[in-house]
Amino acid sequence: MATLREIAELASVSVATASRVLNGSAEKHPVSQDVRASVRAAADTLGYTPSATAQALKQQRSKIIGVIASDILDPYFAEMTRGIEIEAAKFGYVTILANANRDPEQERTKFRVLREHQVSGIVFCGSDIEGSPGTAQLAREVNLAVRAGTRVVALAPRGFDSTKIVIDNAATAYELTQYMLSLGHRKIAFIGGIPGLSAAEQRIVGYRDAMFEAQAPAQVLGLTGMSQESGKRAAEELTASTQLPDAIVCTNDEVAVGVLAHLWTAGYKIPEDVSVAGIGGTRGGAVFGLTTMTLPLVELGGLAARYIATAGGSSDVPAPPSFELHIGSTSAPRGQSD
Amino acid sequence: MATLREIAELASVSVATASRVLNGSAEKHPVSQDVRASVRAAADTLGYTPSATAQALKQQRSKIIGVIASDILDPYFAEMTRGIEIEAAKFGYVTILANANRDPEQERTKFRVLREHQVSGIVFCGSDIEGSPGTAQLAREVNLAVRAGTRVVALAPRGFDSTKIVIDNAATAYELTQYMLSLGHRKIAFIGGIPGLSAAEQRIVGYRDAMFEAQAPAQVLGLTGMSQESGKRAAEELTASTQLPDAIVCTNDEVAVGVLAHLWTAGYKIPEDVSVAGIGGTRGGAVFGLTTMTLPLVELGGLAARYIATAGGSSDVPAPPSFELHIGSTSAPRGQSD
DNA sequence: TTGTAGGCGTTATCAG
DNA sequence: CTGATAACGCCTACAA
Repeated sequence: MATLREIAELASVSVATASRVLNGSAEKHPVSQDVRASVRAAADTLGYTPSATAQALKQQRSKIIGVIASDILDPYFAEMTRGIEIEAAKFGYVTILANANRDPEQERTKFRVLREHQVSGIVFCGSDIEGSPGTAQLAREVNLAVRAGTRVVALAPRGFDSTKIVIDNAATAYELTQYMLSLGHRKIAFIGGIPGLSAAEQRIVGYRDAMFEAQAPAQVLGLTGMSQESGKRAAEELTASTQLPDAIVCTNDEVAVGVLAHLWTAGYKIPEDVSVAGIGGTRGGAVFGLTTMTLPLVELGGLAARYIATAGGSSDVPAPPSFELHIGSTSAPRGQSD
Repeated sequence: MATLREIAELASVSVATASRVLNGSAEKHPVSQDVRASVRAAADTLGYTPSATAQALKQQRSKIIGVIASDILDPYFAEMTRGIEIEAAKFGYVTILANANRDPEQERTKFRVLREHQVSGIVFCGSDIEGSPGTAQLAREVNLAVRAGTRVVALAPRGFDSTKIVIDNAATAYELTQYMLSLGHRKIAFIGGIPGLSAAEQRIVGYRDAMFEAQAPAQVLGLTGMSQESGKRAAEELTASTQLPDAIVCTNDEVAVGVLAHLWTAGYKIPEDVSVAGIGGTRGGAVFGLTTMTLPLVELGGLAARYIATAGGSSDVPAPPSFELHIGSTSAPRGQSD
């Protein structure tokens, strides 16, 4: 790896000058055209690659954004991650990805490792599990770090004092449920979630509120996860019971896809037999024509990245972009559903 | 951020000593118990976090593994990425994730950026697109880097001289096709791929070989991508034609899911009307009971990570783990299919 | 317009 | 057993 000094020697200039032309300060600091050219040439022949490590050490801040995701296999987080990465790249930043499996212990470990790498900021993609033992501990450490100047952004409800760019989860479920009600459905079940998982709990609240207002009976089941697999299991449970509901609102697209998988293979017709919807608007549901609340996941990630990358400048906390209902082919008015 | 010097002062020892107890050399280099204790205490009260940056600068190598993935939204790569991350963490390594969208230009850029960060190694998850303009250029740069000592591992066919841990793609398709033939199917279509994409091309070769040997007519279509969406489109095309084949072999699970999505919504019965299979064994297909060739994606990623992390030690190139047929509920003997 | 020099936090080499 | 001290590669006042 060619170093700055080597290319400085080859170009017969000082490292300072070499540094100036090879890095941003070229415009800020005057350097003659001749020198510029020769330095560039030297850098070229030696195949110079600046050491981000050295730069980071010097400037006390690496151009790295740390990302702590709950489950990179879930499109929900994959899309956020992607949004972060794309926007970060625009600012010359790179992202370190850490999976934490929704385990506070792992989150704590990853958080620490990320800090060791002097990242400019850390993004938490998923929400926390309230009441879980490690959660409080994590919150304490994060709060400490935040007070010490580390930029931390949460893209989902979190119990620590970081910057937050989060969607109104209750509202997503509320509006989605209202839509189902507007189709004439009364018996609407809610499927999916994990006890204590803030985002999931909030969606349940939104669902219950809408059902309560409509004086329709609420039924929540399948609080065994956010995955396709758990959606499938819940659907199996549902079809095993005597009556299918008019409609099913799922906590996310993954669960919805799992529900669809079971229903289709079991011979049900969607939306004739039952309407199904998810939340997220991820690529996962698109191919099935899933009715869903489309959340701006990529944008959300992008906002977090930009916020961190532009730490010095205008760093007002951006407002979360809004979501919207996407009506697919898995939902239909009650008339057609019976 | 507490520095080594600060904690050294607090503990009234030299930074050298502090460094020794706070880092691995504690065992290697003798340090008295008393001193150890006081240093640990000081580090604790000051909340010391080592600077991975400084360590990397000093040791000319950061504990970072760079990952260049084609599409993090594709479970195929997401699983590899996950495997890399998990194994890397075991060695105290962290992974920088870079998406390249199968674009050689982007791959080149990301490759460079990764090198700037002094990563210990770089993993290419996807295969290249032969004939694409940027591919040769990328190969040149990678070869240069490899010769300069950078550890590069490809987990899919690539036209540069890196370490390779790759599955026999032709064999996966060959065996899968043979399985379909063994079920009594004759008219078997192959769906999915991208012209020039090495891995996809090899799978087509395997498929053709099996069909040729069985003297069955080969039909390849839908070379428009590796996504669910493209699988769906191809299936639409297929059902628009007069006759459905006996079975469909897809280039990957994503395409297979897309095919299933269309078939189900169009009212077909699987596997009664047609058998469907994918390649990958990703979580995406699991919930649908998809018949597929299960590839050890997570393990593959793990091997790459381990190979890079243990650069100093026994670094024989690991052999790719083997794949195996997973028979799901989307395939059935011909008798039942007609 | 260019050069000199100090130091970012660590580790490693040498002395004590 | 412990402590100075010199780098690692780069940036940035401060001089020239």
